[in-house]
Amino acid sequence: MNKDIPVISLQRLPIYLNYLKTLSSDEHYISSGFIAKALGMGEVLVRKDLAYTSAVGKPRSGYIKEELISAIEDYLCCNRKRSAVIVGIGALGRAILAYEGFTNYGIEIAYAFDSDKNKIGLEVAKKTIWDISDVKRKLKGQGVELAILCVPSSCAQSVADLLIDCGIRAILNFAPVSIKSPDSVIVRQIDVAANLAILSSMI
Amino acid sequence: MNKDIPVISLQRLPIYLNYLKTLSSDEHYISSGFIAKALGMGEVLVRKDLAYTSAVGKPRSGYIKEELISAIEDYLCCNRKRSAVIVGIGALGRAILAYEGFTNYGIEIAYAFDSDKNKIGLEVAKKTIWDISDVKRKLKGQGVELAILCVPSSCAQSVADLLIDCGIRAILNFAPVSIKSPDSVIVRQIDVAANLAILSSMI
DNA sequence: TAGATTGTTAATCGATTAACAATC
DNA sequence: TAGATTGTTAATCGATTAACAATC
Repeated sequence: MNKDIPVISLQRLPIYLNYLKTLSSDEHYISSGFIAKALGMGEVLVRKDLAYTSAVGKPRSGYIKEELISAIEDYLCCNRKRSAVIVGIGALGRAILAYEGFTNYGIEIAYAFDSDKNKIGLEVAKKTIWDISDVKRKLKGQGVELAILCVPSSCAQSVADLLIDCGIRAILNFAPVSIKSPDSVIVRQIDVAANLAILSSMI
Repeated sequence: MNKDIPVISLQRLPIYLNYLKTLSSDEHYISSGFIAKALGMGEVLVRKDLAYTSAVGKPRSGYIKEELISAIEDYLCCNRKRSAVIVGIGALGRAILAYEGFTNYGIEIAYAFDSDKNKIGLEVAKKTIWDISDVKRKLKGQGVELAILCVPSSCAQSVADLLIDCGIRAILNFAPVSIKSPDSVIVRQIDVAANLAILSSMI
């Protein structure tokens, strides 16, 4: 949808948003320089990033904070309700199911799936765990396009293929394995262990 | 430590490593072109990245797979044992404590901390949960430099400050808030909800 | 030898930063 | 008005890709 913005700028928008939301409610205006300083960035970079959202600032005073928040939220479609599924309800899947931060972005986890017969039917964070073999039936016509993959590496690709076949168009993959997908499907990977190892290498 | 390598190349090393480990053990040689194709990258990029690890390939045949794996592991110090602490044993902290993927990189979670009196003393994944107010005493002289932060946003900064005061030099922060730190301390953030929102924006 | 692949140098591409006019 | 800040254009910087000699 947002094809005009570089992914790297897109990735910074939630950072701005999080920061802006932490500001005291009696701060009416905020300048790019102020944001930049708080986040350790260049101020032109901040202005350029914000310009993608079509936020408009006022010379001399800056941006109206609430307007800026709304501009970023609109750009990220936070007000358009979207549904995600999560597959693999191990410890990580459970944690993500219970996490409430998705609602800030208008995303709701609609279904949880697993293949373990002992888990199917259980409720976690008020969501029933369904059998992954029912995924096609469950998702049919629901317009669910997002998936979170918390399955072991060994089955990540096959589950991803299944999800893509069910109409999923974007996958957040926590398994430390590269997922192959058609060009029409986007995959992002979060490899927690690799992130820590990278940090350690940078010390 | 690895100051010569661009962070973006460093971030790709675990991707290569994960991929190489999935290959059948009777594949003795592997070429950059083959890796590139499998991961959807350019082959010169792969060679450049691998060159940072001082891996050496052979014209005509490619890299010896096991040598390449070792070169990347050495570069990432996977054989040097390092310890991390985790603070905040909610659902996410629990999942990370139970996660075994850190051992691939030679990292062990040595201590778990929380501030909730009801959790202190409990065992999760064979690790005792300690009181965060004991962190300084516990870490003294232990040489622990890595921390994983799974606390609520509201206290992420103060806990980070405390950890830095205890000698922590790198923090993996899961709270959706930017952490301020001195230049000598590196912070990486993983914002799960933001990642999903970004994906959704890219569809 | 011929051909495939590496490693390196040069060219390109894209992102960040610097400079500055516009404006409130 | 003077000064602070935006938004834009040009310059710089860094990463990726292309070209190609070296080599096994």
